[in-house]
Amino acid sequence: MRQSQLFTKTRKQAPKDEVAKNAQLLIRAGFIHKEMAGAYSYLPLGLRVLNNIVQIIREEMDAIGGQEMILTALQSPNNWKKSDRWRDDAIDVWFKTELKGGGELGLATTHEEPLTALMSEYVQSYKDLPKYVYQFQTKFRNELRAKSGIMRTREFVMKDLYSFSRNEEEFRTFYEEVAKAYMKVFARIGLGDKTFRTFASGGSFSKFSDEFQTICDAGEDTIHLHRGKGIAVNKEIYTDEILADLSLKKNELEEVKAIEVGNIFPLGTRFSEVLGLTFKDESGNAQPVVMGSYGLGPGRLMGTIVEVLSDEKGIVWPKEVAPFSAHLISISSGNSDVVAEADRLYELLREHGIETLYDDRDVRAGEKFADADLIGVPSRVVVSEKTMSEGGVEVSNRSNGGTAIVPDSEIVERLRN
RNA sequence: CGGGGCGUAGUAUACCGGUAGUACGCCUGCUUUGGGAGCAGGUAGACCGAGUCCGAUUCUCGGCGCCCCGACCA
Repeated sequence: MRQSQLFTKTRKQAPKDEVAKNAQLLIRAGFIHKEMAGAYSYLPLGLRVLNNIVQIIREEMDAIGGQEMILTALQSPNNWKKSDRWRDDAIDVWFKTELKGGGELGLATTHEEPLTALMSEYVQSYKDLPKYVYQFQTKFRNELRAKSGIMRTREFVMKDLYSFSRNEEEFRTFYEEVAKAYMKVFARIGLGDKTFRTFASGGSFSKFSDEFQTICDAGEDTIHLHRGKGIAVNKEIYTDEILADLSLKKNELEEVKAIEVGNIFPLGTRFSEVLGLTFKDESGNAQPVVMGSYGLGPGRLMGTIVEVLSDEKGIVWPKEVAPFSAHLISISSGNSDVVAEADRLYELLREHGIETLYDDRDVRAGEKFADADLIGVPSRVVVSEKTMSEGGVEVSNRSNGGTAIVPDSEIVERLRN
């Protein structure tokens, strides 16, 4: 799109009420807008990134048999009372309200209860299982303290996947598939090198759950990492007993701060039993469905990417999540030939499906460069009198700073890589 | 929820018990034009309420909002 048409603008200064790097940069660059504490709107640039992340997750969830749907954010107390989680001391982050005609209502914090109840309408036989269902849906959590920019908010989109299996073994097999799929997601969005599967508390349903933690000093969590094995243990369960269980030695572990970017956990039959999700096995006996739950927050992933990959000049988006593939910059100094050439290139790139942000604004070069650095599109393409006299354009790489003059004929090919 | 801090133009910041200055932005003009230009002119501001006071943006109290530390975080 033409940058002159973009309604957002960049800012030189970060707002005073943001300390977190992710929020400072995303607001300065015009990706998000803070509505109130713990609530951020996604502006055109931010939405493009968010949608890219969502699409990557979608592809990986579909690849392991996930079926996408969308449940309601409005929750009736009914199912939650059956699981005894309507109480404020069971889930203390409920946003609750009332219907005009009377009756309580909650805004969804998670979806085990309604989904389990829903599935009971469709699952009756062992032949109906296993099933894997997921959604991208807005969660509301009345956090006592929102913090760290978009990392911990009161309203956020979550990808939540739920598995419905016939037995523990079938559940475990899928659980491991999800773990692998998650690592693929992290690799694709540029966090693969720094993200580790981490043993965490399993709560009341299982000995362990698994978190995915991205090493980052701005993280809220502390983990003990075994780089060689590529696994970690959350500080919360870092005890001699647990280490022995996992065959890990203290002196091989490294303590680091990390951001929890995903969490998967066994639910056992905790919800299927109380909500009546059972199936008839081969012998005709009713059995409770064995469940698992798997969460990823696209917004938090976006924030983590900014925390981990940005530099002094601004954001550095990995290719697969970047709002655009190329940032075309014209430096015309009033020269209409340069403008015409930049317009021509913009059309050329569009025809070849290369998503391009075209800085056609009438501002000085320095400002365009600074904005491009801040916005963080992977490839910068500069057209000026200088590049035209050299018979091409200047293409540079946001992450490593590499620059080259590329002949007209090779531009499309170059930007596709 | 415990503790701490902060609310001044669109943004970021000063000062002050006597109605506010600077920078960026924005508007006009001229010059400039490959790393956030220069000059000139202009635009725009004290969170809300009560109290003290001749007078409150400033002091006191209350409210609302925001940030940080901790706690919490299936």
